[in-house]
Amino acid sequence: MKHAERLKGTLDLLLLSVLTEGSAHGYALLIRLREHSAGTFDLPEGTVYPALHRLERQGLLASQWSVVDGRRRRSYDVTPAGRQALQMETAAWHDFSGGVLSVLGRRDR
Amino acid sequence: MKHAERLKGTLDLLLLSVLTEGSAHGYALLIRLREHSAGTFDLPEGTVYPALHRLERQGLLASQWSVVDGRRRRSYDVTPAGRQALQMETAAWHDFSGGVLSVLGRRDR
DNA sequence: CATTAGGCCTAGCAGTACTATGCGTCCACT
DNA sequence: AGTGGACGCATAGTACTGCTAGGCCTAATG
Repeated sequence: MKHAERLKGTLDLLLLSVLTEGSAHGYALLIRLREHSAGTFDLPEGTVYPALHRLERQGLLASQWSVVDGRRRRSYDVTPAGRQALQMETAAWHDFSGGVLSVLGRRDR
Repeated sequence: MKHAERLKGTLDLLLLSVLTEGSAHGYALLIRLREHSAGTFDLPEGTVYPALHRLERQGLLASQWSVVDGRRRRSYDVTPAGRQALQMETAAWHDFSGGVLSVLGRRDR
């Protein structure tokens, strides 16, 4: 992943955001992210699953097992706390991003 | 620092960018960053100095000691390699940032 | 039968920002 | 004279987090 280090602290936001489009399992999220970002975020599974577990442990997600076509699946949903966290994280991102731009912007002027 | 984890992978870009405005020492950079970002980036010294050492080790910065008002100072300059890295990092940031926005943007529509 | 895609998981590694602390100078105020 | 604060550099240790590499299983496709 090219944005390896940059992703830290933003992955949770991305996952929460993508998951509000509708409950899904880990592998599907990974695909959604890749498509919605036009390939910018092509995350390996070893990144996504631990992140989901972390978010569930924090109470931002809830999961439940199911079996589809003979395969075990774990579906995730965003909890109310998760939605709240998403709002705060989104605001924080805009703040951060704006900060970066205002620093970078000085060079172009 | 509120953006602790988010900063990872972006700090180098910020430092390089701020340093192209003119050579400066570590403490001054820390102040420049705080002012240029309107307080968004209020970095502790323990963050800035190791980062500068890292950048110098990578050949993106060059430093030289001086003494001003009886105080030792280490002034940094961006090397040609540093300027090149800055360009690439800036492009990568825009790519990354664009990716985040296109993922987040889906919720608003 | 072998491969690919779907689907889950974990241990260990690596990178990096922060905390805490230390050292030293200079200046302003009491 | 003494105290505090700003200036200025530095490092050890910690914590967090994403990635690599590997493993396990089923179903569909060549």
